[in-house]
Amino acid sequence: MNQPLLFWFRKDLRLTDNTALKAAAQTGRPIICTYILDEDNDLAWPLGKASRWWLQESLKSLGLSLQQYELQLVLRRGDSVEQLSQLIKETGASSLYFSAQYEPSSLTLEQKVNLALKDQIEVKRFKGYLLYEPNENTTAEGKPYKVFTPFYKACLKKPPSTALPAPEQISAYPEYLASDDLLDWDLALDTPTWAQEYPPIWKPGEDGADWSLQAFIRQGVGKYPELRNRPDIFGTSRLSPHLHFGEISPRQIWNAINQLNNTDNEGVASYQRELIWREFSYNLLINWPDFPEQPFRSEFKAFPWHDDDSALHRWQQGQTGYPIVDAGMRELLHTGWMHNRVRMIVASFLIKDLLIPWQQGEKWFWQHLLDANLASNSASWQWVAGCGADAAPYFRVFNPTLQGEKFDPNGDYVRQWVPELDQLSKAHIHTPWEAPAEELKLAGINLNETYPSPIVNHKEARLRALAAFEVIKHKSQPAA
DNA sequence: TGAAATGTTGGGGCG
DNA sequence: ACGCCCCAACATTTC
Repeated sequence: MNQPLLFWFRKDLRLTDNTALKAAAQTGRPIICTYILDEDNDLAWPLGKASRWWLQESLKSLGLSLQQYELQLVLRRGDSVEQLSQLIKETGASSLYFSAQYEPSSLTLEQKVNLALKDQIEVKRFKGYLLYEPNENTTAEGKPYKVFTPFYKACLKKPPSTALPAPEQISAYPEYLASDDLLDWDLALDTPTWAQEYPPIWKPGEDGADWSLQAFIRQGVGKYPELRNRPDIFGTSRLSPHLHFGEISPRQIWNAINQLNNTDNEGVASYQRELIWREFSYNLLINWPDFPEQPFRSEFKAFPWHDDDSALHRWQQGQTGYPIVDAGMRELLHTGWMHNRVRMIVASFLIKDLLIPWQQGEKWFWQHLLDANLASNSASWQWVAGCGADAAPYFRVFNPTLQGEKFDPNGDYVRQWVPELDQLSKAHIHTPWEAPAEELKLAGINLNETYPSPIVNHKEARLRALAAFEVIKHKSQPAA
């Protein structure tokens, strides 16, 4: 029983705490590592442009890490079942090991793979992408949770187990196998302006993930509850893209911060709560597979949206005339990331001030976020829109001026991303349209020329949003 | 993990 | 000394 074992990398692009890989290594059998680019598997949500760049870099990094074990990362492209079958044929592998994924299309694919191969070889699926398996936490009636807090409490009763070290050794399959050239996949082709700006900011791969985690810990997790709302300060972990691609596991993060000093306790609990939000989002996606497309609260299907391509375009490009909104949208364009507080502000603006369907924002984020994740992205957009599970009430309308003054008090974040406002004083950095003509002149700002005046009047827009909500308010109850 | 409208309280100016 | 008004400052409610 020393037949080769095929290891199928997916969103588990790491060696440490990779349960599936550890199990594969422990068999002592020769391992073939593969990654398959299967672009037709999810036609509804193909990899976004930013994600494609990250994937390319992460695969580069993984390939290098595997070289330490003298393992080849075999890159293949096409239908997953076909490519796996082909590799089995080429190598005589008698087992297939992989980490489970939880997007609806991934679950379907796993079933297809299992069905196609299980009579021929051993097919083993391992946990690791989530802290808890779907449906591991249910209400007393055995139904999926629709409210975060009880879900969170149920999770806390079962703390995650400790993380696994990377395998000490892995036996490599001795022969060189045909492999695509990573650059031929053209994963970074659609990233004209962005890709050049990413590298100094981001380091995709397992080492980069660990570096981000250590930086977050060094900076003091105790400060997280306060600083996480400040886009002008480096106060969040920036682990999201790493976590999305499985360069680090949620269990590694959970345990690494769990061992910190008492002074960090509050921050640790606060960050772990965010990890549980990720679990909650997957809980929603798995149990309601149309969550990315359809409002969870069905009465929102009748919401009187205003489709407005011109306004959508101005929002996308960061030209709304509200500095905090524009700063966020431009940070996204330049870095593939946006601070979470600002994500809420720009989302509220699109949905409530412009009355544009949340799905439009969701799609833009999907293309431009390096951490684009189907579960988190859709759950977050529905949360802001007020149509999700346990969502913010619709009438919670963010005032972009007040949010800016509260969370970017000196305007540093705005100045970084909206440089044309750089010379404006702290008093008017979030309200350029109210600045005295003299100050605007000195700052070199010509409203509507160098920077737009507000696309809507927030006060009026807020009332319009509340009126629109009245239309559906009494329609029906949340989805079953 | 809101904001605005509305309500209440209490200090100070002033007749 | 007292009542009255004004209006911050804070609290509650409403959307």
